[in-house]
Amino acid sequence: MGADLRPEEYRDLAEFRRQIRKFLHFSETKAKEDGLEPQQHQLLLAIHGLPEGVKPSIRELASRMFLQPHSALELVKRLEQTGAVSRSEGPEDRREVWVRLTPAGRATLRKLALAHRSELDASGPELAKALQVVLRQAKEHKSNE
Amino acid sequence: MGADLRPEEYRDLAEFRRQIRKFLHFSETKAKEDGLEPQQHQLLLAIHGLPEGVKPSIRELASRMFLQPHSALELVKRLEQTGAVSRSEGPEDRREVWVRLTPAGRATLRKLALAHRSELDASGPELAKALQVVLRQAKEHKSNE
DNA sequence: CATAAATAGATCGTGATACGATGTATTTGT
DNA sequence: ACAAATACATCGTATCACGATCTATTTATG
Repeated sequence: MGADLRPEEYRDLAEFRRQIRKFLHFSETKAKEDGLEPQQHQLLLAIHGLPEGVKPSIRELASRMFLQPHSALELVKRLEQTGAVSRSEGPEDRREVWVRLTPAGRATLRKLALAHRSELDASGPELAKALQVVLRQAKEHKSNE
Repeated sequence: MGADLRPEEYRDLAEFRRQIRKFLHFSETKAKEDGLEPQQHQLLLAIHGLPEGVKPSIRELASRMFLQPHSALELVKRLEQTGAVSRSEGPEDRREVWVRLTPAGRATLRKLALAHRSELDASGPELAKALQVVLRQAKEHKSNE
């Protein structure tokens, strides 16, 4: 089974999750201020930040966001309704749908990306620190097995 | 306004978010395997990982999870129904409700904490790397302002 | 010390999200 | 040709988070 964790380890894990939540809370708030739901913002970033040569199909996007395809599809549907993305038939496989950002979608994403970059400059080190602490523990524990 | 980000910067931001999502996806899956909804797991960790001397009231927990009090309340209600936490009157202020883990709640949290520690040992470095990359960018950009 | 204001929690209704189950169109394999 | 696989779409359901509003308790003030 493995021994219980020390109280300090629970506190460090909690602090790590708190730092993640803090960052996500910032991100969600900013997205909503710009008329995007949090996951819709994530999908825009996933599309625009796709590695070269990866096709922007629903399935590919779903996989990169760790979602089921129909969940990604619903996000795309809402983003299309608000004009942030457009859909087009896959150029080689007509079953596929490729999703692209509209100029409006790019403008919103750019604004959010700038805000996130400056938030990361301000609060990222704290998150990195919390991660280092739990990583050190995880490693120590592993070597004691 | 600020200049647009380079394509590479969008890719690095996307990769960072992808690493976070990957970790959260692991966490959510594990929690559900043990009969907990993801946020219910987070609340258990927030309670058990509270710094010394901080009281486990609904408001305090909500604040630490960046939630409105009534959102935290609903999580507590569901956790109480499944027997993972218990509520008691605040010992000094009877308006308060203090939330504690039951032995069953502690057992589940412990199991999850162990799983998370080993996941962090395996995948944490990748997350840390992605964070380092965006932090470097954020810093560079700041110095160019 | 009576009572208004502030505080802590509880309740109700709503919208976004994510899923499983299932259906339709297109492509692939034999 | 046509069965199987693949990609997207639709439908119903549960969690989660919120705003608005209510009750109980504590605190501050005249």
